[in-house]
Amino acid sequence: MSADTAPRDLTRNQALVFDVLADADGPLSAYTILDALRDAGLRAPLQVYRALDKLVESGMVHRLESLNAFVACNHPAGEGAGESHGTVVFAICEACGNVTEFAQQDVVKQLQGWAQSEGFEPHATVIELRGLCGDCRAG
Amino acid sequence: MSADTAPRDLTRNQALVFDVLADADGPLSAYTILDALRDAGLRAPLQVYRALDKLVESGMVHRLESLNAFVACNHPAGEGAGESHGTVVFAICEACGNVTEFAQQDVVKQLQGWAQSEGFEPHATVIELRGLCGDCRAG
DNA sequence: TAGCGGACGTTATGTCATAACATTTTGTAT
DNA sequence: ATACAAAATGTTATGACATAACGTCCGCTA
Repeated sequence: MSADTAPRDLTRNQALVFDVLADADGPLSAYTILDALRDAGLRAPLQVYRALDKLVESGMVHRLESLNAFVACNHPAGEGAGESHGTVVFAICEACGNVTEFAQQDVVKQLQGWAQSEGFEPHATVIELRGLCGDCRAG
Repeated sequence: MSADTAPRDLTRNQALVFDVLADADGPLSAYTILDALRDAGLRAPLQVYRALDKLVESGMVHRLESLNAFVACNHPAGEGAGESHGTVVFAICEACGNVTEFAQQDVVKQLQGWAQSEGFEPHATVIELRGLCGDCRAG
């Protein structure tokens, strides 16, 4: 039972990109990441996009479709090592930019139910809430 | 109880853009719409984007975030006239490009439940399934 | 050690979206 | 009718996101 999309060993560029995302306190665009890595020697968008492709593929990074931006994966994951997450939900604060990642198994089940009843075969599912986080509503 | 985001009377550009989308059999990018309207006199992306803004605002058109494209609204809506739809789900076939729009009230409720428990105030919700539609799986 | 596959580097280009400004149209209150 | 405000329009330029196409380098293994 080898890990198909496991965290694999990162290449130099992948590690650089991941570290930038992991240190950030919110989603970053590919070009913002690139700017952060000029000093490390990166010159072209493709260098970042290629790293992002692999990181997204392995589940270490998520792409936020409604933002055209990327975040390091930070799902509640206290569980075991091997099993990676499936579909998750993102709540994106439009004021502070914070992104909360969480699972909603019931939601996923509902959508899978619809898909099955329609003969639709899902390859990827995007669920993103845009709004105000609790902190920003209070502050 | 006047309609706040009612179908309003469309301006010339809005009508042109909407007609293109309504005639299309799948999502279109703003630039594809523009190309289709060159003969009608449209010259610049903004003319299309401004029309799209209004159409999306009024609910006649939806933006597909994972595609950066737009579709005419076509939800099952057999119900009454006034009440427009809330959050809907899109199933996008990656083979034929067809988009199915449907409501999943339970899903919306689940997400609202999470939001309430977290103090998150949602302004917009994106739910998009990418995959293969029944027809394409069969064919 | 030859060859293969994956990552890398670079240039150029394609695609999606908006800023800023001037002008025209439309609705409305006088 | 007329003047005003608000909305829509037209145009140029620019910004932001993403990939095509090419060649090179490196590590693996047959």
